[in-house]
Amino acid sequence: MSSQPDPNDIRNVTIMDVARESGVSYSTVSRVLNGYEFVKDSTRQRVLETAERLGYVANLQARSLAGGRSRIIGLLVPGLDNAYIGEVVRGIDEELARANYDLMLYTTHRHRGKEPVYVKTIVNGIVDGLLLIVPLDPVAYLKNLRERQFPYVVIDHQGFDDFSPTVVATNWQGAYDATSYLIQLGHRRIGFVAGTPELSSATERLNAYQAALYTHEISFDAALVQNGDFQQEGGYLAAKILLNLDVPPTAIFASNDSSALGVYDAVHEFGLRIPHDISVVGFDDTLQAAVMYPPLTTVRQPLMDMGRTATRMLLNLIKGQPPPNHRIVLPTNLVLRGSCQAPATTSVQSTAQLSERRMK
Amino acid sequence: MSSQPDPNDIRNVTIMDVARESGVSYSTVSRVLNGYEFVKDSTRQRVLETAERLGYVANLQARSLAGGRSRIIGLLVPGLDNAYIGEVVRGIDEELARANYDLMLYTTHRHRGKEPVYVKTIVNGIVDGLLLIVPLDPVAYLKNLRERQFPYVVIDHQGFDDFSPTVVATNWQGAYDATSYLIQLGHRRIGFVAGTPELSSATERLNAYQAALYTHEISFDAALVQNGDFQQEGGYLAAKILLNLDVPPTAIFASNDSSALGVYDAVHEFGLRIPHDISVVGFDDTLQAAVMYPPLTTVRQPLMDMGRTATRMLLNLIKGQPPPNHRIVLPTNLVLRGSCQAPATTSVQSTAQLSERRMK
DNA sequence: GTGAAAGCGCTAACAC
DNA sequence: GTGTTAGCGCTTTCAC
Repeated sequence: MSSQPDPNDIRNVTIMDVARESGVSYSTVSRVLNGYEFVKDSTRQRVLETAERLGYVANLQARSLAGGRSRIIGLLVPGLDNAYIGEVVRGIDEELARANYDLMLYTTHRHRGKEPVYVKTIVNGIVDGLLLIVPLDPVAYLKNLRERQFPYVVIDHQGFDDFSPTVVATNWQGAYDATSYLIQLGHRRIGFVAGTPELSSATERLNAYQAALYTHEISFDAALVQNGDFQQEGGYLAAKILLNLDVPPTAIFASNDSSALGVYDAVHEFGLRIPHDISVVGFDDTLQAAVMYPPLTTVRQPLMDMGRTATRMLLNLIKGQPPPNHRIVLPTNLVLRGSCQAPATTSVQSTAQLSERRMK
Repeated sequence: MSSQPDPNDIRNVTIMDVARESGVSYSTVSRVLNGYEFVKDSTRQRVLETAERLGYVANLQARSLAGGRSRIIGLLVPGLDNAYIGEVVRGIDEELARANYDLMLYTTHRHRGKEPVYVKTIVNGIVDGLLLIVPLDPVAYLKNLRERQFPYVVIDHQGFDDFSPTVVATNWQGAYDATSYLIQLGHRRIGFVAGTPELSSATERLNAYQAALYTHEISFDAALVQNGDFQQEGGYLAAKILLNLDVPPTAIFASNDSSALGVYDAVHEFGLRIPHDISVVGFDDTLQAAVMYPPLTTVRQPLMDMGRTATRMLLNLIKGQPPPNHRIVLPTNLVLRGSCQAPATTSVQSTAQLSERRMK
């Protein structure tokens, strides 16, 4: 009521209070708060000081309503049940914190039809921009966003249009490296657990697998490619088929770490040992990869970095600075751990020696 | 401009547009949209239909500014680098989706001083309520929230005041069960890796460990309790100390799964095998627990359920329905997997293995 | 440089 | 039952 400020009070201190206290009109306060240049320095100081003293905190909804920035960005993810997503989100969160932005999280729960509805709500709402991690069916609504000039960046999906700002990893190269590594170890029959075919990451990895076989003059056997779904269950089922082949593979390349987990399950079910009886490679290098037994050799995606990069891109977009390239590609690299070795037939090592190796 | 509606247009359709189209005043539209009873049914139908047809989506910031509900709740977490948090968040997210609420995510990045600032911003902002997962230092600002009558629920922390709505698991019972289980297997020297002492969950688990020893008439040895930090690294360091004792434990109870991961590391470094040479138990049952090798026997916390329950509580609080109990306690249960067995001394073990244990 | 005033889209009290 | 009106806290012309 009075002009006695209580910095511990959480009650709304508005721009009006600050104006009254510092003896200026509230539009001047607004100017100062928004970093408008042409304000007398002494005035600026006084206002800033008063705001601080009163414990003023901007009301974002009002600011946003009035056409300003909310300093909130939206994030649309398919689900939270995946270490992969978690890593990307960490990167985003970190970068956002640095820029003093807040995060609004939307989960589609893998419900395809929900995506457009969500996007519409988001865009009609408070956020200044939108980040999308592996959207399932973005073509329709992204066009709308673009027409509206609404800032957004897509993470880990590409190929659906030519204009969307995108951050991806070198899926092709990563898968090529992994396959080549297995080949160099001496493997000739390499099983492949594919991912969700609608996602570019999945198809690129498959293509690279085939390319690596081709380069090394290994003939392609369609039976060695089984469909997965980027989840543990799919990897398990695919691996079971592979292991039941008349001539089973000596190595399996799973399209991501979750699938590799399923491959491990199947291998164990068949009473086989990794890497002694069969080698396994994954993709992503999520936290689980190092924890699995044996630790999983996998293609590391710079997930946190992808999140950070996409966030920086988006923040620039919001500031009106379009990125030099619409599409930023980050490098993957192969992380060697204990899940691979030369196939048993070409090896002269004893079982004892081999199992020693696991202890690291 | 004209009254030609384009359902694909993402452009703002306001309550005004709906009012004009359906030939009523816009307050009537507001009434319909807010489920106000006393509107003629035919009017309600017409408005709803028009809104649908125009693709009306409520502007949350305006609604919130005008004093209504934003249907957004805030969530304050210490960090995203933990499977434990992820699980709880999944439960929250699920429940929120059901209730048609959105989520705003705040990460303190374990920065204690940031918590009050965040809370102030949050409360001054758009959210209808606040969920806090293991807050570090909540006493001061929770008092403020309460005085403001701002709805909030605390997850997995208690004991700092007597009025905060809280959801916790039976930490004491869970730890008691786990310790008893090890004792029943025949273990007498059981190491304990403690958690962050400021958190009630950590102290309760330690107390229960001691209580179980007492009940089974096993004398307590302070050297068997080593401090961890609920993280992998802390578990590793603590386990190393335990394994270096003159008479090392035959089993280690880690205060959570992350710590158990560190215990595994240390055990392997000592060239020992789990469970053959030493048994390990964790707490939480995060996704990693089942993936570790050997799969970790651990106390399952109903993490998703805790998230769901807390969310329901909060939603009721927002509706003005205080919960019957301020404090809801969910049961834990022991999940038996492959990381425990009877101690080697009661079985047949070579001297070689025992002496090996002392190295490093 | 700074103040006045018009909304942003909505809710809620108050009329009729 | 439904329309009218006054804000919520802020940004942003437009004056002076």
